Amino acid sequence: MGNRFIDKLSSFGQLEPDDIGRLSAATSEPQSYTQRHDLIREGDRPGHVFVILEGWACRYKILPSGTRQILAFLMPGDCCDLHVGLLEEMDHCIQTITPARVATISRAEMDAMMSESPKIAKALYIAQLVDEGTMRAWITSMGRRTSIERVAHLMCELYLRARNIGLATEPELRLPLSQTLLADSLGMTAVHLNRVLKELRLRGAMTLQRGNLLISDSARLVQIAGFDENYLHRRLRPVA
Amino acid sequence: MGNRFIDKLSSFGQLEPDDIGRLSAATSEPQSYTQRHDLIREGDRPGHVFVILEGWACRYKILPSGTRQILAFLMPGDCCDLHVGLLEEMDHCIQTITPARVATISRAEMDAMMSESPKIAKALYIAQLVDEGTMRAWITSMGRRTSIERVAHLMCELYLRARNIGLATEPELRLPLSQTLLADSLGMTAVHLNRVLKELRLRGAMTLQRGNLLISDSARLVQIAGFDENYLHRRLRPVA
DNA sequence: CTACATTATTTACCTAGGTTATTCACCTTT
DNA sequence: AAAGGTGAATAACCTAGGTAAATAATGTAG
Repeated sequence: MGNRFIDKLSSFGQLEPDDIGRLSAATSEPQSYTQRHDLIREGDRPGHVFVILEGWACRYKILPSGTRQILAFLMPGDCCDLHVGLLEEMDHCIQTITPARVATISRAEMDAMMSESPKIAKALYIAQLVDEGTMRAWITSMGRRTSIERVAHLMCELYLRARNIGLATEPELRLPLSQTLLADSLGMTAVHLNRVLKELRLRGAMTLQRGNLLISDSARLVQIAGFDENYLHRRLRPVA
Repeated sequence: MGNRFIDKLSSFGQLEPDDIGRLSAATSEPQSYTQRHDLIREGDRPGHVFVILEGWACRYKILPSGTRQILAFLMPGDCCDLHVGLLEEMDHCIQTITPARVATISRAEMDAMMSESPKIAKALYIAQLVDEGTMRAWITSMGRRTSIERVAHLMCELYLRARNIGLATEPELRLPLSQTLLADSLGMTAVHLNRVLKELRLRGAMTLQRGNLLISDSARLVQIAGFDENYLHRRLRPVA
């Protein structure tokens, strides 16, 4: 079984064999967690950087009223902020969605890797810029897209991200996200998400059922979403 | 006149005199821009890091339908992503809101400063983490707060950020943001923002008029917003 | 297989906030 | 001081999406 973290970083720029060894060593002892396990909570003092090797997780916040907002979905290969260790407290929580294998990298190890290998550093920084671009895309969706556009946009994003790390080859993808979870990420209610999913099904764009996303007409889905993949930054500068 | 960039970074951790010299030199030749000037546009190849020394700016995206979503407000002392230079294309635009003085720092200069001074590097990384925390707070607002909570939350944020860099000492702040601009940042219409501002005025929490924000009852405003300033990360770890 | 729990679906109803349009209050510029 | 421009305020009306509740489908533990 491969290492999705290395796959993902490689996709941002060719790594040296040495780099791959370093990354491989740093993630060689992942922990296994059950689903719905908080890896870290708001208010906790951040220690290590988490790297998701298998399974899905999310960042989220709970509001005073008790409602939840999902801030990001983390899929295999994703990691959290490189420099969290500089903060005194987390300002949000990170929780597994499915059973997951998660490696932790200490701040010292992280710093060492990044100063010893410019290529690893560069790939990690690009990954971070993509995460930021994704947050901006989410803000844009929440602020200015209708619910159907928003749902379509998220599905485009998740599908492409998954395909970029080799998780999906077919126009189909295992998406272990309940409608409640999706609704909490899209700033809408589960009831309304259900209505929107039905509409997308009726329009022949996509189907989401039993944890499977099937994109039946990608052009239509992209068109509904007004999706522009530029924020995922897959094309790189030819030379550093 | 001081250098807000240095002030802001200092607030994240004591800098050496040398560091201050370096930062001062790097921002010694700012350019002046008129209001509503695009510093960089979506699709452009990013070159330098922008540092706002005076005036206000914003990040934004334009959707296919022509509507705009503001993604962040930049006030004096703020800068854009440290590593943008790694990307081939910008995924959003940055525009001045008021006349502004803006310094640019080349990628090489940035790298040199950060490798020569760990304290500068640390402060910059914290600043970046705060920016990310802010984006997450915006996602949360858009997704799960009502319009009045959302407006109150933004006002709390802008006021605190301004106070943190010494822009506001009174419970009053110069806020050169039109209602249209604010509405575009809050994901609502200018008409509805106007209604909400009236409501906040009637409830005695705050008044926004002629570009002046007056917080008449901060406890009430914070309570309406459900505001928790933790994401601005002002308290730091005692020792590095 | 049965009981229980979770998730998905659908309906009926309601409200927060969008839309469109008009008037007012300012600044500038001439 | 008149004319034009921009931002603010308000009103009348409407719709996207929330709320509540009931039911159906799936999954899971014993």
